[in-house]
Amino acid sequence: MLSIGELSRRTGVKVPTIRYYEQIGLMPLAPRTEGKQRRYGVDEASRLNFIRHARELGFEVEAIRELLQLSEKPDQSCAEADAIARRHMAEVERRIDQLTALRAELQHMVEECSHGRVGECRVIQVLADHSQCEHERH
Amino acid sequence: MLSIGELSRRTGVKVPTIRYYEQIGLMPLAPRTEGKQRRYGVDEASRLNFIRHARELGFEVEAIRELLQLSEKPDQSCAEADAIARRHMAEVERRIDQLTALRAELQHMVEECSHGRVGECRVIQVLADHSQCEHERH
DNA sequence: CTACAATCTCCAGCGACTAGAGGTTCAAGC
DNA sequence: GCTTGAACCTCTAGTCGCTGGAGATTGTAG
Repeated sequence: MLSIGELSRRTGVKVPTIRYYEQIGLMPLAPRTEGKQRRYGVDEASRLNFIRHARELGFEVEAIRELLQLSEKPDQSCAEADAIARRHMAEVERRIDQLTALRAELQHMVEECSHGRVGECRVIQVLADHSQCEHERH
Repeated sequence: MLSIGELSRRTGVKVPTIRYYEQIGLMPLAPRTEGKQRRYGVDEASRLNFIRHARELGFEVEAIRELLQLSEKPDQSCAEADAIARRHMAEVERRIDQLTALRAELQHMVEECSHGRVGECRVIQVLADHSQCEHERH
């Protein structure tokens, strides 16, 4: 049986985060010692690894909740898991596109700055006036 | 003089957000009518446009606070404004790189899914075991 | 048996808003 | 002048996914 600290070390998830996951029901209520300290088994370590990995991949907690539920029903069709992953991927792509447009705008702004005084600074000017931007959308 | 609603329409910033900006000191405390309603002039509209545009470009409120202060001292060197913009751009690039790695991993995951049952689903399997990922870092 | 690291619970805070409750004011139409 | 109702006011709480602190208790090594 693992203490919360050991579980934390094994999974790379911080102790308060593990407690938080228990609180929001992402991790099951761990059994306690007589002194009310949490103890964990191997299944909990796996589950926490799953959660951590999904979080690293940017899945939201609600999506992870669904994915965990699905993973407990191995006989069901995996269409839903697939849909969740694809939906998330679309969102990631959307964010990449937005950030890329944004980067272009920032680059443009910074390159035009002649390193003089604030009064002529393109950075400040462009911020003050959107119409000086390359692209309408960002 | 503009009411908060008119200012909102002109700048595209929502009414509660304008009040929030006043609260955190990003917008000055607007003068009030006898009935305690806010009234704004042209300068405030410009300032709010500046803020909105900077937010659209992803600058944090603290950075915007600094940029606004700088924009009020037109004789000063714009090195600091430049530095803020470059710092932000570096951060945006970092996020793009991270999301791109993430997308690759998701793509890999989703493409390998054979649309069968959850038990053999690659999406679930990969989430459960990080070592099945293409790249160590994401 | 003592020391002290680790754990416990509970609460507050982050960033940047957003939403709602419950009350007041402004402006237009009659 | 009066009524209506949209717009405004303040205040509080909620969002997401944690993170940190206070103050008390427990587990374990020497």
